[in-house]
Amino acid sequence: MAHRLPTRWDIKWEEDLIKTWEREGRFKTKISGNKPVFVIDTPPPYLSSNRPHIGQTASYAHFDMIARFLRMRGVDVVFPFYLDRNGLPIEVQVEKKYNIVAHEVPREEFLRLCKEQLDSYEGEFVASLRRWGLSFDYWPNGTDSPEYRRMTQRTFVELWRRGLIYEAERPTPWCPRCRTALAEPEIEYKEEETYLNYIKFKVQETGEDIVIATTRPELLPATVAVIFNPEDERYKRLNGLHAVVPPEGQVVPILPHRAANPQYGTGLVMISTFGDTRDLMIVNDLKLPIKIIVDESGRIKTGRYAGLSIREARAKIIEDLKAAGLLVKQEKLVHNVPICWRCKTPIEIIVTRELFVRQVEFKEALIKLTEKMEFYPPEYRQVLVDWIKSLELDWPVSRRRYYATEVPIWWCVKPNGERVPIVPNGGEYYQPWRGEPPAEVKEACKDGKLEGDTRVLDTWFDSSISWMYASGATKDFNVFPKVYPHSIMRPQGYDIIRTWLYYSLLRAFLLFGDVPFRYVRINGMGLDEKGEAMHKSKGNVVDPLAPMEKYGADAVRFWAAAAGRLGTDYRYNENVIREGKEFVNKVLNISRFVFSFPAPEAQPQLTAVDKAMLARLYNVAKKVIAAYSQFDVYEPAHALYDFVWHDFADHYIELAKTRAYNREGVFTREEQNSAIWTLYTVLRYSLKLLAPIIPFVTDKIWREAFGKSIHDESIEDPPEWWREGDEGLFELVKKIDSAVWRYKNKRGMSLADRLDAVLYVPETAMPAARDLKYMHKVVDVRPGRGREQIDEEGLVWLG
RNA sequence: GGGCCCGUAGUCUAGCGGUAGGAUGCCCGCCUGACGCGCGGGUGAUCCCGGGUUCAGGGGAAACCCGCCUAAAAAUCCCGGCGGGCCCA
Repeated sequence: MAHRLPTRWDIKWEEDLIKTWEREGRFKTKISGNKPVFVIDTPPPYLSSNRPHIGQTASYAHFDMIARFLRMRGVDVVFPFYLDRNGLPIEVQVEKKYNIVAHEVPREEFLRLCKEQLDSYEGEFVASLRRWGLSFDYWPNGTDSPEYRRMTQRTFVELWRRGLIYEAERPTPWCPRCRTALAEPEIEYKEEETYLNYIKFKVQETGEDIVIATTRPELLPATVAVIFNPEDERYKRLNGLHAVVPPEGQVVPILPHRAANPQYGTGLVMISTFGDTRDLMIVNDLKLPIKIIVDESGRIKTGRYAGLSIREARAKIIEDLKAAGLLVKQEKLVHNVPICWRCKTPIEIIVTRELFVRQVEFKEALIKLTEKMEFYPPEYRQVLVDWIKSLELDWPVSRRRYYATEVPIWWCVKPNGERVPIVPNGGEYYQPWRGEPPAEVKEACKDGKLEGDTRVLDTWFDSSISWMYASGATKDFNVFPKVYPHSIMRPQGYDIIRTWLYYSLLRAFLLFGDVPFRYVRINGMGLDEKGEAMHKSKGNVVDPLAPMEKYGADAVRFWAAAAGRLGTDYRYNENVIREGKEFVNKVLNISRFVFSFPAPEAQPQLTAVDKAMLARLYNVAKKVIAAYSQFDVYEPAHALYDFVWHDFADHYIELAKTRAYNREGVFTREEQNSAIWTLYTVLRYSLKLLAPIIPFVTDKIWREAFGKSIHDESIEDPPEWWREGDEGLFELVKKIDSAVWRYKNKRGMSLADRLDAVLYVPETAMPAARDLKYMHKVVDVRPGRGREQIDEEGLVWLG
């Protein structure tokens, strides 16, 4: 009864359909056992607010379209959705909200507050995605659940036992007041007025004086090099010479480096370990030695200024330089100082003991493995390869934070003070900072005292094994052994190739010596209408529900598909959403028309025009199925829009209409049935091909017309015999239509007006002659040329 | 500071060596037995700027293959700039 539907799509139907789908259990993962299984390694989004932004929502909509397509191709799809709830941002939010400092409140209490905050976001976050018709299986256990963390820690134990994780010292941004290492997001910058000091160094080889400018004279004793810009003519002659650094007189090389700005100070820059993160980069870059002079409390720990604070040392050293005549001048300067976001203390870089995952020694093997992964689009493989090539350090995975997976290590402190790390067997969720150590750990430390490690793991250590979690490794339907790695697909943005994708590859390599998954689908970024990234701080975040409420979920999904070309950024564009809404109505109205005819019982003998239509459909379907199969929804959205609207509706339906009605009986019963059968066939197939993109309207129509859900139908390849039709005939008909329409339009005629003339067309168009005659209401259609040419090519004439 | 990607009508976008297609907007017309959120026609782009390189068509259902006289092929390839995006430091 689909023809009884109203002429406009009603957004309320969407809510009803979601309830129906829910009731029918469509969102639950089902593994039937006899179908192929495919896992979508859904990105667990980071939960920092109660709603995703529209770009994020659009990318999940893409994954949903792929999942829906694969289901219709007879595949059991595991399409989970769970959240990434570990990490620093939520801690910062909680600290700000309650005006507390994490390490000053009881750890249990702090963790409780973080969890509470996350819980307050999660429900609405998930609901807003569901409202877009996403068919994922929602898993309430996110990355912070014991279920997930148990898995994370088990892999830690495994890698530790195999010597793939080790502990070593490493430079870290550090707050001397809070006495904690800081992660990148915890560093703020503030403008500070200070002095730029011009200081005389001596060149060892020539004895001449050179002058360098620095805001951190207290770091002179930690200076390990002087650099100049390789383009800077003034200093090229110094290349390879050495400078004697006052006041302690160490000799350091003078080297060219791009980071030196010839306009800043004298163009000569002293590099000390560790002034700031830029210094650190240059030290790594030039492979300079590391010299540590600041301790954990921010005091100088070696040399003649030992024991002084940074501030004191700075004053003292300036005084000494002045006395020695080495201070040329001081300029007042405002610059950005990195500070601790909590207490605003300037940050120092010190060395701490951290855990590392080995990776540098495996670079070659990892690059080789990337060839086992199929990238869509392919060019993104290179981004990953380039990143692997550039790695120079092992992966630091320990963090001195709280809301994250605990490092599963206990330290056995021996009577002689020696500290020996002990890891448990794995298989449980360990919290060494508070839990009772497991028996095997106690057993291993009979002669010492156990201390639980208080550190946590980098959140990428958790999320880099999402492909195991998504495959049900911790669930009762565990398909991991069945799908790994050939039937797992990773969809993600290019922004996290170097993190999520890389770490996933590394982890799979270390654990199994293989890739984590075979397919990688890279989507672009959803940008605002001006083409800029959406940021809360920028205030340009588009809410996913506002346009949805205005135009409907199918409409926004259409935009997501039609704008989201694989690997390319896409903009928010209300026009395209409106277009989506109009398309939904078009599909609805086409269906009302076609299903107003009784379904033909058997396939009739088809006319040439109808065969031509099928030939066109064949090609469109081939293209659409191939694109979907390569995880692309952009191509299908455009191809189907064009086909359904501008081939099927504008031309074929208009052409076949009279024959389908056959009110005057000018066509045979067989010819009439051929039209109706073709209308049905094209529409049904089109609806199925569209269902992954616009699942609401297609399902509504299907249920009305056939009493069942379109999402249980299967998308078969188009039958080969459809190719027999002459697609050229269809193209020719379009040209003829256009010519006649233009002719009538120019004369101010209605398209329904009779045209008292004979229409002359090319011989090859004659199989469509009778349809054309009734469509355009001409006296007759004949081959050849008439008196008046009415198109540019000379194909269509009147006479 | 380094790397990668992008820059086509008012707006969004396709094409990625051979007459620049579409959508939307705007203008005009229609009222055609599915749809005015409709139908038809028209309008609108020196393809960001500057420089460089380089013109042949033929065969095949197609992916593709073989080729290049001449006054004559670049949005498309290369270099530089400007503007935007992202990642890294």
